[in-house]
Amino acid sequence: MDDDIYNYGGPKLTVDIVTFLYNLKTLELKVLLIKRDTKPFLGINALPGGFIREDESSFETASRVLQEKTGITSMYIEQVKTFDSINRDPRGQIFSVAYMALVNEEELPDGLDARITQRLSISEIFSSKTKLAFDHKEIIQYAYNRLQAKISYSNLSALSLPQYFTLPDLQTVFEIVLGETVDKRNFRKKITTFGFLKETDKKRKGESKRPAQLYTNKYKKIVTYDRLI
Amino acid sequence: MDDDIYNYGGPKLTVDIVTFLYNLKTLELKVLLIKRDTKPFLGINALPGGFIREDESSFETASRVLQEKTGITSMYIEQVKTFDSINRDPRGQIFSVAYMALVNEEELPDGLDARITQRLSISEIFSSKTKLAFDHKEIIQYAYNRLQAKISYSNLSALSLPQYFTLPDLQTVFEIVLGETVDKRNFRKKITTFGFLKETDKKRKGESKRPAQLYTNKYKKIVTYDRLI
DNA sequence: TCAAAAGTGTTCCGAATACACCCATGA
DNA sequence: TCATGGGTGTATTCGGAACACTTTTGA
Repeated sequence: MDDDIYNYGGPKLTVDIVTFLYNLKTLELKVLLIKRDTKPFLGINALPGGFIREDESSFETASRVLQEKTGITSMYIEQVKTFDSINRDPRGQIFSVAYMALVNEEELPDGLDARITQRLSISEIFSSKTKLAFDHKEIIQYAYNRLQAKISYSNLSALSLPQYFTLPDLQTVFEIVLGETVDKRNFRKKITTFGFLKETDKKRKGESKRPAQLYTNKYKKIVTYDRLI
Repeated sequence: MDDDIYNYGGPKLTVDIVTFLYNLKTLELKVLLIKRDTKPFLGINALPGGFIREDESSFETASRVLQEKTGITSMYIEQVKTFDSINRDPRGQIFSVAYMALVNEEELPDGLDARITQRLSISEIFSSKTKLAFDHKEIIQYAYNRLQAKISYSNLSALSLPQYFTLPDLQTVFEIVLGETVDKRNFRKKITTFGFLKETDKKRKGESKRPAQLYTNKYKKIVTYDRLI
């Protein structure tokens, strides 16, 4: 028997987005945070997020909030998990549907307000010195584990790059996310067997080295291989 | 900037539970459903579920609802995903945090009311003739995929069995969930390397065949190996 | 003594890993 | 012509898959 919908006193729902930013030049992996300007956790870094509005799905909230707060429109945004510990929010029973995105830092829109948007490296975030609002450190840890697992059997790495990209760049995305170097030949063998790469007849020019072949995605959304989830 | 918490007009939250029932004798895999006694979808089969109450986490709701509606207390209940399509519920913006459980049908409590609790086999459920309420068929499909993936790299099979169980029974749980037979020797090699099994000095007696060694779990909750998720 | 299921090792194959040299470009 | 990173193939190793016989019990 369902409880009466009109007497709903249940949880309120927010969305929080873990935006992983990689930098192909500095080889850093960071997470985008916003310094809170309201209580609770005033002045503390938190994941960008917001309440789900009427007639909005959580995915729409995630896309909207990411756009409004950071200007980012990411090709890859995916639901991670719903966090619902009773004491996660001092204001009461507020649950959070966590999403994650992977974004090339050099593609970030200009004019991000550095006073409010912070970028902390993964190691800073997991340092015991770093304090984050709510259970956001736990959310980031969970999303990071998922990201590392999923990049190896999906095309999400390619979704985060510009339309035309090189295999060395794609490999660097892997290395940044996994936190370790990978063998060039083995990487190319594996990534090409997945079949989401389309070779173009273009090459990257203008650097004093051999020009790299440009590739593009066959698919505009996430595709997974072998494993589920 | 967060929206004002006091003007919250966002979604209401329910929990729905996909209870997978396996039967070691008939080798069937079924899902427990309840015939709805209220609108919408009056008289149609649906997953057991209910609204999240005040001061309740979604996990607590899942455990409570499963107990209240079916009498089941499962060792293994896990969050799967939050379903939030805008039109999934005709009453409005009602999201569902989906959970799944795996239960030995022979361990079900007596006195389940057959007039309201239904048990449909996986093949019946995915038949195009079968109608389920809301988006519950989609939820079951998603959970089933997750279950099949996760049983292979976790101890969830053992959690669903009684305290003392045999390797042939454990293997049968695998075969029912995966929908295919597996090789006995390879199965034993793999499952013992995980290290969650503890051999006891007891044997199952009373059948006219060689008695099987009884094992028990080292861990009382889910443990995963290798892969994340 | 028979039926029925429990228990046990080895070979084979394919996928993942390790590894080193030549190539194309702009400076 | 040199420095820089791009591009390519093979041998090895390891884990997963295939496979058949002996053992123990109650009837």
